[in-house]
Amino acid sequence: MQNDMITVAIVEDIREIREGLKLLIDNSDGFTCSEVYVNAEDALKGLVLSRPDVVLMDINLPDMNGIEAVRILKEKCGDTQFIMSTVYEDDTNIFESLKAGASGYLLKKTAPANILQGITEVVNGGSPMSTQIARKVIASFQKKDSIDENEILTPKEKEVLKSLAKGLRYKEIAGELNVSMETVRTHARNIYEKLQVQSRTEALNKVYGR
Amino acid sequence: MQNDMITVAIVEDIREIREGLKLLIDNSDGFTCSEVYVNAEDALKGLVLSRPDVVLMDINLPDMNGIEAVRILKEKCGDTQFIMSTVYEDDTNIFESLKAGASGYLLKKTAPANILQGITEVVNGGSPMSTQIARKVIASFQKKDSIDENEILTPKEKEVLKSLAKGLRYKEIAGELNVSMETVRTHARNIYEKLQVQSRTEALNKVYGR
DNA sequence: CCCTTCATAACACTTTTTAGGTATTTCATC
DNA sequence: GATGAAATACCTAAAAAGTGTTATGAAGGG
Repeated sequence: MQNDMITVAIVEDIREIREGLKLLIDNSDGFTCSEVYVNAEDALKGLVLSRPDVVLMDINLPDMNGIEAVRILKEKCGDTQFIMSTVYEDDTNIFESLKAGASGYLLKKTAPANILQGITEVVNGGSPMSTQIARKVIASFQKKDSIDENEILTPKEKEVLKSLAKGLRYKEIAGELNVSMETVRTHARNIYEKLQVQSRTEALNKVYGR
Repeated sequence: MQNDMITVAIVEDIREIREGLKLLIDNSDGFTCSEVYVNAEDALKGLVLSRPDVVLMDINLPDMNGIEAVRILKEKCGDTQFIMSTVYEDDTNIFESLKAGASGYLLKKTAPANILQGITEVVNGGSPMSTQIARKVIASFQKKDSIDENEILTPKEKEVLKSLAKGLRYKEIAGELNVSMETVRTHARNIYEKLQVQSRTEALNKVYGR
């Protein structure tokens, strides 16, 4: 278990948030903010040496995507836990972050007490996340034959798949995406072929699990 | 946090399992088995007074369903955590248990170390459960318009719905359930009517959420 | 400039699904 | 014993989905 203070690093480009977090952490028992970074580049250099317990990493950084930063850092600092910091609960980004190696995420609007709790949870091997995200994670990490849609489907195909998931008919999807129904059918067909399935439901099961 | 020992009560009618659990718990650091019950009636009487930290409750008890017992006890002993004990991973029962107030469940075949871990998790506010069940729970508690299938669909309709969810065709479902395809179609039609939808995917979205 | 991928679209054809109407049997309940 | 819910099953028909094939223009990499 952690013997003493939990050392936390912050990577955040917005000053108010950055300083607010540092203040919160430094003034809380058992926590200390060891360092702050305003961009990914500096963070990459500094964090490989400092190795804090936890890094609060903003997803939207000016120079580099926070997700990429985590992917790189997690390779080099295996013991450091990464918590993504984000404004809104963007499924895709959060999910990608977790795949990149983050252990959880916190919304920037999260109450101070809950931020500390989230950090503690991560240190204790937990993963603070909403049940929405948990669902995606569960589906992805535990499901035998769930597939990572992002790596085999083209952007348009993913759009079509989303509409298919809603239960819309080809005609309705065509209207929604402003293409002809034939195009929708072609996309659907290509999706099915890539996923090696023969129906909408099978495709959804493969991609979203169940 | 819990200051000392975690007190665990056991409600289980099968002697070998009951005694095995007691032995395990009493011989583990930080755990103590405060009491054992062989049926629900005795448990109801005893537990309201003893208030252990955790109750391991068998789902299949001779006199009363363990789920009902939890429903009643959770009212009176709000702080006590209930973990359902079950032989096989029966979605419906486990789900009902969680609705009744249980915090998690453990399979009887679970390895001793994992049983202790599960108990610890529950005490720490966690919910030991497979990702399968977690998904149902999440869907049920978080989803806007998900419908409680159990209260409007007949048993056979629920079976058919499950098969529809797998992406099977009517013909395949007919084979699986040993009825004619026409029967499957009738069931599907009735399901759709009850759920007020017009397609398989819509039905699945309503019931299982997404 | 060629090659590949992607988005778009069309045509023909088959299979599956959905919709509506009926009917029989069983089983529990009143 | 009537009533009603549930499971079973058949018929017809239309709508939707899935399969095979082909084609064109745009974008990007080599």
